[in-house]
Amino acid sequence: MSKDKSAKIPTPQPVRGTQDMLGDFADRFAYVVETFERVRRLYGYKRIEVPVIEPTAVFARSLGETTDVVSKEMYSFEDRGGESITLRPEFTAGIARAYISNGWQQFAPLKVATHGPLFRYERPQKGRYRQFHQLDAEVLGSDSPLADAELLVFADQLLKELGVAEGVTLTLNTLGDAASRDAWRAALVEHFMGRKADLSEDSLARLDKNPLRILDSKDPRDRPIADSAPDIDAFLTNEAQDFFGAVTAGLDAAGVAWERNARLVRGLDYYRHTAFEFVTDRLGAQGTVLGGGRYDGLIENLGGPPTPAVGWAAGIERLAMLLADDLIDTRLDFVIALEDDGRLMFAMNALAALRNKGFATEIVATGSPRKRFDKAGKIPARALISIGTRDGEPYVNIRGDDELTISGSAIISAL
RNA sequence: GCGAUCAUAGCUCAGUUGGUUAGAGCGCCGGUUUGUGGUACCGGAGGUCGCGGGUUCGAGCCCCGUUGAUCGCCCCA
Repeated sequence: MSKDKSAKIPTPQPVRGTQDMLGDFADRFAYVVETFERVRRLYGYKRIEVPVIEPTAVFARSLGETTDVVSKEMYSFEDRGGESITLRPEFTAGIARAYISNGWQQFAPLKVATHGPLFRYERPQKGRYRQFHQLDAEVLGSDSPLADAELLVFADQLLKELGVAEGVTLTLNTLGDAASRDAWRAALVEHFMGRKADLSEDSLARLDKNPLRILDSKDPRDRPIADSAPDIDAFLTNEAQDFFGAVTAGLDAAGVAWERNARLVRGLDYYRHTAFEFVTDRLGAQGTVLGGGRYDGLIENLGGPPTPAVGWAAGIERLAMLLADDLIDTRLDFVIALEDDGRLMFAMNALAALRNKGFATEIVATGSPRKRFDKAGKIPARALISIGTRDGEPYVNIRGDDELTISGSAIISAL
């Protein structure tokens, strides 16, 4: 060890937009995942694992022509063989690729769920990171509106069981089938062209690239124009109308509250019919907690057979931030304060016995013996055991939760 | 890619119109209580004030640059 400060080794900085978690937030994170794993079983969704890395084509092809996303917001690199690899920015495309690769058509309709890290090369802000984590649920190979409805009921129950449903609203829209969508899009472009002079600069650019996006613009100049734009309803084919009606009927039957948001859109062309977001105003600019929709065109885009599918994803960090403060009890059962090092072996024996009986137990046996009781008292635990010597005799004292005090005494006196 | 705000001890922050040896709380380490006791008292360690230039007799404070963070815009699969 050198004390020469000039020889100090510089500490590498974490990659921008990544995070380290310890304690409270890590516990919340795990709680979200555990709850998801429990609830997805209730709905019969199979656990699925797909790679974190995929050939870039998996995402580039699924995302189509949306240049910004592909060119600027993916983590891509060349491997040693010269192949372009991308860190997955979403689950859906990888799962769709796996569905084709493994011939999972034989299992259709296939209900799957997964969770894990995703990567997007974006500017970090509240609830938005470069490495982030999502829960994901998909139904592949079903064209039934019941699949959409079930997925939404699943999502609704998950949010309720997490205790975050308060202040979170399910907003729902339909993008219709291909024919409905094309007709609506044409009408929107015509509407916006007529008001071109009043649109914001951003929306003028959207008019070329992605006119549907003008509908959810945040710019106050765009709002009156967006609000007066035609809804898709007048352009829906009978089939599309029936489909949406069946989804909402399914939600009503299951008692799931929802709101129509005729301004909710998706940028990518493979989206059909149902589009939805669970939104909150508690997360700053990143208000979407869980979102998804039907993507009947995606698997075909990847070279697979025409396959209807629907799914959603939810940000684990965002859900973790919404959890109530006192939701998770991370207290130990016991904490032992060893106040006399002469009793160390006895204390270790007691520690092992308590742990073997299934009690979460920690020991404080370092530092000034006189301070160990105070130190132990600061560790969150339901009962405190002090072990020491009094009048030359060993003594053990347990205080705290009544039941634990009794079972703890029994275990220790049996030693 | 754009904008705003910020950067002082391990953590959370003070630091007055630029003026001697840069402070507090928490945490850490040690001591005190001859105690059945839980946030007490005393002491200690720990800081090139993000980094690099500049202005000045003198800069934590002012100016420029740079790096990073936060929040927002764009984008949002």
